[in-house]
Amino acid sequence: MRKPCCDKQDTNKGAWSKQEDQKLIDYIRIHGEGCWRSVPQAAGLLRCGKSCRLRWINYLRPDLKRGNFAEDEEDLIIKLHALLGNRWSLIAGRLPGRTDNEVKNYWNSHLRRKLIKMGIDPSNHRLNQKLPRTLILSGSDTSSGSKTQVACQPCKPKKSQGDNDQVSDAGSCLEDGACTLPDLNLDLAMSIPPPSIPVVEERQQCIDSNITGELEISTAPSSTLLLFR
DNA sequence: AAGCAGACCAACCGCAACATC
DNA sequence: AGATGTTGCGGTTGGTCTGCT
Repeated sequence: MRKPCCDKQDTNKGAWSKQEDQKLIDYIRIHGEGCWRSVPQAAGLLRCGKSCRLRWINYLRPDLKRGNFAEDEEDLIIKLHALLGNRWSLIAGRLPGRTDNEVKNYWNSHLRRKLIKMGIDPSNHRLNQKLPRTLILSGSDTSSGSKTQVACQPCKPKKSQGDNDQVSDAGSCLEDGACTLPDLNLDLAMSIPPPSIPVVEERQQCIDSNITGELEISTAPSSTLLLFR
């Protein structure tokens, strides 16, 4: 029987105090990320490694953007969700400074409702009946630049992170007879990742590269475009 | 001002993938 | 090859905030 990730009796739970945050920040500043299991003890924290990792990734990391989502970020989330389903980490990976948790929360609290209001089923990005077949998604107003016409079955989230997942998921969208492919125009504009690509990012790119069966990732001077093939 | 409901968000939990022995 | 340990992900929960009555 596997041991639990931490001895629950000896660990704090709930909200983090400022002192705890500072300890974690100080520790990671000196030792860097990695080996989360040993972090709590080494940093003098009564937390489990998992909790430390989450706190760092979702809240303490210096490169986090925080604050409201911009309209183009909203657009991007909607587009990526239509494409990838609830793969929050993948989606967040395309939004610099945003975390999967943040994206997930934002989706659940804002975007889902927004889509519903627009007559779109957020679970599959299909238009509900009685509405025009092609609807332009462009944030809260129709004047914003990017446009998406999504009428495709979303990719059902899968637990497995297997290399073929993304391909099969995206592919399932494409292969779904109900999809109206001609309507697809996913011009997903992204910002280029920072010059020094962290390990996680690097791994993400490996994953992304597996999608290229269906998607082409091209880089323009100021943006990266994901295009359906 | 008090009570309530809904929205928001940080954090936890369980599971699966991956790594190591 | 199988068991065990670690990490990462997505779903969910629960506390806090905010607006309304």
